[in-house]
Amino acid sequence: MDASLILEHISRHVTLTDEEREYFVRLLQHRVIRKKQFLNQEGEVVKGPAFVTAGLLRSYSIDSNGFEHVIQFAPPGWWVGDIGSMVFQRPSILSVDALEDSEVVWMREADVDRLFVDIPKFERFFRILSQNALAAHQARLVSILSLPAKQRYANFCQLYPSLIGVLPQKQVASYIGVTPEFLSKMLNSSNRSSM
Amino acid sequence: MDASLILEHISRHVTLTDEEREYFVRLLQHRVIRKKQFLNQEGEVVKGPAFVTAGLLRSYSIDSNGFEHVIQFAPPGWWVGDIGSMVFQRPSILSVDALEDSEVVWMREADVDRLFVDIPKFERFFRILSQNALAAHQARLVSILSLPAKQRYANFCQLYPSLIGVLPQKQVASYIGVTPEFLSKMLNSSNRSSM
DNA sequence: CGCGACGTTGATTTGCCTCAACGATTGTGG
DNA sequence: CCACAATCGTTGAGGCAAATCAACGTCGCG
Repeated sequence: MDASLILEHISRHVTLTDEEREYFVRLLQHRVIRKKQFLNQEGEVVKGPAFVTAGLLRSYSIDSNGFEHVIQFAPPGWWVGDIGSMVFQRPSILSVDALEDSEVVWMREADVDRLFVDIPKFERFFRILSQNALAAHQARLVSILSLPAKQRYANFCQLYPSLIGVLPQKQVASYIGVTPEFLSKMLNSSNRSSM
Repeated sequence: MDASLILEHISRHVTLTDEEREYFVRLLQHRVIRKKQFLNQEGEVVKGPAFVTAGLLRSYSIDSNGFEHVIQFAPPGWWVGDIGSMVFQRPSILSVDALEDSEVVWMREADVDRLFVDIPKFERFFRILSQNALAAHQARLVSILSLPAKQRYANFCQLYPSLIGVLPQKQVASYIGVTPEFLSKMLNSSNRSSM
């Protein structure tokens, strides 16, 4: 298991000693998730925070008509999962699965609780992490409520520049909240200039 | 200034000593905001976290056509403001104003930073607060992406039961993401049963 | 009283969806 | 290595949910 990515991630916000690093790394669980397999399914209770180290995951909800709505894409370096389920230990309203063969590291909730007490720096780290995520979710809300599909697509391109060629258009459409057919038409009608 | 509401709010998650309480209360700023006046305007940098002690506020964005989109209502006991602006000290994308004569308590960012160092319990409190808010925002995202207007209205009623008679329908419409006209029609057409 | 904000209702328009068909690509098993 | 199914992107015809525009009655308030 390779913990370097998550350690680098953490060190952007707090500075750890070698012992603290060691203590922390020993708590990390590792998991491989093959394409189309689940990290978590709707209805399950999330076991703890998960951090992507390789591949590509997505979290999404399923509406009463069976349609999927992507909440978040998670390339390496991103955290992923249903926060509500994790925080309140209630059944998840989101599913998380892999769009490519992937790997995550994660921690048991009980270990996280102990970690916060033993090394308060991690409490700080997760506070900062949560605030940043909150800011991102707030911005997404504004985007969905205030902008037409075309600009939501532009926002998507800005947020996930590395995923633009990689991701099936279908997934992008689900993320910005339109049908695949509509996204296709949208992209091909604003392109009436090249040949 | 009355700090009892915010102290009660905090004590739900962490336990403070008398000295800590005192230290904390001395950092609190107080502000009265009359109806239609601003706590913050789009473009300003948020000075620090704000907690509503009386009245009713709302945060909202303004789109390119000049239309308002309500992100959150904030009755007493709620925190309010543009988190992105607060965390990153960048210009706000939201405005916050008062729907009724209101009062808030708030803290300067610099004081908050010192508070986290001096009394780590507050770092914990704000971590928990941020995680809860994150869970709420995530649920709202799911609601907007996955549900038709009717169910979004039902969700609103569940989240803000105390505001149902109080709030102008116009504001509710803006919150659930439809026009006032449409909300009016929606409510009056599902009521074809009473006389 | 008169003005402005709000809720309602109707006629019309539109952004996006639905359904259906088709070619291109991928992947999978025989 | 080829045949077949599955998945994906594209395009078109038609439909619907919600927006737009406009008019009107009500109410609270200066």
